[in-house]
Amino acid sequence: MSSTKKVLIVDDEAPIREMIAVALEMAGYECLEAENANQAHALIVDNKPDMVLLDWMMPGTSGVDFARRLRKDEMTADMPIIMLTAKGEEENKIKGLESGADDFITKPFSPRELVARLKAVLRRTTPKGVEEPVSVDGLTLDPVSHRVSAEGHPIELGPTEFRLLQFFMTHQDRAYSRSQLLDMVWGGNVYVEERTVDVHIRRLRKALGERHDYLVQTVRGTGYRFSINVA
Amino acid sequence: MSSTKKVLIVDDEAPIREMIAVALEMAGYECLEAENANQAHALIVDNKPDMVLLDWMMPGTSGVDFARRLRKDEMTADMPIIMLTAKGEEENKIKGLESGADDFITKPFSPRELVARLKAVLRRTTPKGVEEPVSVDGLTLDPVSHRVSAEGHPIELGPTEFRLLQFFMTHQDRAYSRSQLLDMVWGGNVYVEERTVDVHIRRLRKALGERHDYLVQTVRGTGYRFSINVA
DNA sequence: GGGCAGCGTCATATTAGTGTAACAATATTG
DNA sequence: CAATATTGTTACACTAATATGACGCTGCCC
Repeated sequence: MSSTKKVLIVDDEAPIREMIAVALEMAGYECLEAENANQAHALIVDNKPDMVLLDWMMPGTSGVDFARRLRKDEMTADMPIIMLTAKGEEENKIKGLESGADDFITKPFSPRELVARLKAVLRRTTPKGVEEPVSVDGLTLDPVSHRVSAEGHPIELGPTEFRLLQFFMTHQDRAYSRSQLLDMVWGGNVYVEERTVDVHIRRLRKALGERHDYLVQTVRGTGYRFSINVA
Repeated sequence: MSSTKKVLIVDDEAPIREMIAVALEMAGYECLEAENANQAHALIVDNKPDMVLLDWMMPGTSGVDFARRLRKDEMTADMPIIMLTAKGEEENKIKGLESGADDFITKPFSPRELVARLKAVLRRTTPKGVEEPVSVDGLTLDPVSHRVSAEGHPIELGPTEFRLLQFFMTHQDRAYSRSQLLDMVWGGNVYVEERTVDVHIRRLRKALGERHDYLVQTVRGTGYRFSINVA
């Protein structure tokens, strides 16, 4: 769900791109690079990044023009944009915001500042999913308070079991293979033994107790299923 | 706390913004300006104004939509909003109020009228959330006197711990990530190490003492939660 | 300028949670 | 029923996450 975010860096100077890319990758983002507007556009169409870092000054189509262009196209209209500008160009800040940038960073900037602002922008543009509590046969999971309870009594779960249960409760009556569960609950590119799923299933069942462990069902030869119906 | 209030002016026409800003500054308010919803949102996140003056008509996201959006997001849900509308659009007044605006002013208006209504709205909204003492299990926080006490005995807190506790007490039973806490308690674009939150949590717990430190709960893999319920 | 208070960061200690392997149990197949 | 495939269970080493204590820096008030 909270898979790694892709960030497109658009700057005509390769070293700068590289520096930014390193900083972002260390912070767990995936980076794409483009050195001009055309290239950038191609990458956007192909990869649909979650965010664009755009240099203000660029030969050819300038950052501002490009931002405006992105805003016009419906497909990219709501893509978050952060503008990079050199010190002393601050008067342009206004123009930058006018062109639709979501934030504005003045070079030179520390990697930390960059990451912080990027996070902030992503947070405020990514609509947070409505997180309603789910409830099945006296078993309740509340994503907001991050709590699980059976008939009011709290249940202790580790983070992974919590995510596993949350996934199950929101995807009931359907059998998932171990590798599907690894994808959905553990997240994409992690390498873990498939049998690890079994262990967490075990832990989840144990935590649920006799009262509710019937909900987590084995589908022999396939994987597991969460369902209120017994067989 | 009764320091100068910050007012965000959102209108697409610069001269109007300017006029309003001058009027408000003369009346002792601090002004921020934005000409569209995106910009406004950015400024709100970063600066946490005490009030938003919102133009009804705006290219892109209209004032009404924006107001609705503000109301939805928990962080901005109780931010006072005054809608500005041109004469003749009065039929929309109802829609405006429905969208969650606290008041409604018809252009053209005198600066004096503006300030008066703004004051009125602030007077009736401010005490609502922020100025009432909150109390949980013998622990009391009074925003007005800026004091915290446990069963009557005063508790010493640094400013940051105070804000942290205040935030927690007004947002109970909900797990917050470190970065959310940084946003909410520290404020927008300050960039501090996420682990710093841990340290302040520690300080807060220490200050609360054995009697109350159970209220500040660790949610492993996620962040922290303030709740009277133990698990 | 000295002393203090509060803050943010780091280094280290502590603890909780994870993944794996090994073995047990149970189903499936012919 | 034996042989085999699949899942359950447990123990344990290892990692990742959090707690804690200490330190240096900054701004402020004498």
